[in-house]
Amino acid sequence: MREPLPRDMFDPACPSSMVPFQIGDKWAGMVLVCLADGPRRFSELRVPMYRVSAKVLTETLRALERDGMISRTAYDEIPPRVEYAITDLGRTLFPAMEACRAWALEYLPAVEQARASYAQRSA
Amino acid sequence: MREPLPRDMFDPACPSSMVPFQIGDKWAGMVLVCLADGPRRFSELRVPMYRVSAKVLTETLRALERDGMISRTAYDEIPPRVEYAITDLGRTLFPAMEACRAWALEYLPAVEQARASYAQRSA
DNA sequence: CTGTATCCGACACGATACTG
DNA sequence: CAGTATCGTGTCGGATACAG
Repeated sequence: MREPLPRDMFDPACPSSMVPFQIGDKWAGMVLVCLADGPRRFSELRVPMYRVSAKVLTETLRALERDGMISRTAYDEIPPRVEYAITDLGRTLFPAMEACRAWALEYLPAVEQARASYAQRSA
Repeated sequence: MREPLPRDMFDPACPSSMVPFQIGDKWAGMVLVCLADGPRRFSELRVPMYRVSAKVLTETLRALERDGMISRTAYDEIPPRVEYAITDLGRTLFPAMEACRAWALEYLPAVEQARASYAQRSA
């Protein structure tokens, strides 16, 4: 017997409804990976994430800081130095991220194949 | 000893770089959950996903179909009937989705707390 | 160096009307 | 019923210039 659908996929009582917004951020995962084995400076992060503008990287870092995923430490020096570090809470995301990574590794070829087949059928 | 950062987080050779786009879709996960225990019609899906317009739901379904996550079956009847079903490939996403769900369940309270603390500090 | 301010274009999305 | 077409709006994000 098939269950009826839930009435409301956006029910605030269901924490999963927040998943797309909470851990679905486009660049947050990359930042966390970059911080995995030690604090990094803003300019250090800009290198591997060169496709993201300074503005968006800043916004991403602020959001991660606000949510307790990373910490921001500004040193009173000239020139200024700021270091971002992942928090314990931030590290708790790694298992879920690893699950996503493992999925991509295993099934991306199948997805490519499905896309090719779909393009074929559409043509 | 700390590893140097990767040079390019967007390296196409790394399947993980596709994760934000492949499984980071805002509504795809909800659709798959809705299809978990049987095929559903378009209008059935609209109910729990009432915040998503027909246009966007259609786009989401098309993308999922293109990627081989769901199948679309149109019956030649009047009035028309179309059924969407999850594929075996689509089901392979569930473990990763479950990992995200479990994370949200466990750590969302900590995030809320971090947000409150951040708001406090900013005030 | 680590950002912020401003402008602007592209695109995502909803609302509405319409079709087979 | 299951969409598509069109339009208007809002947000995302890059580029550039500038500040502390």
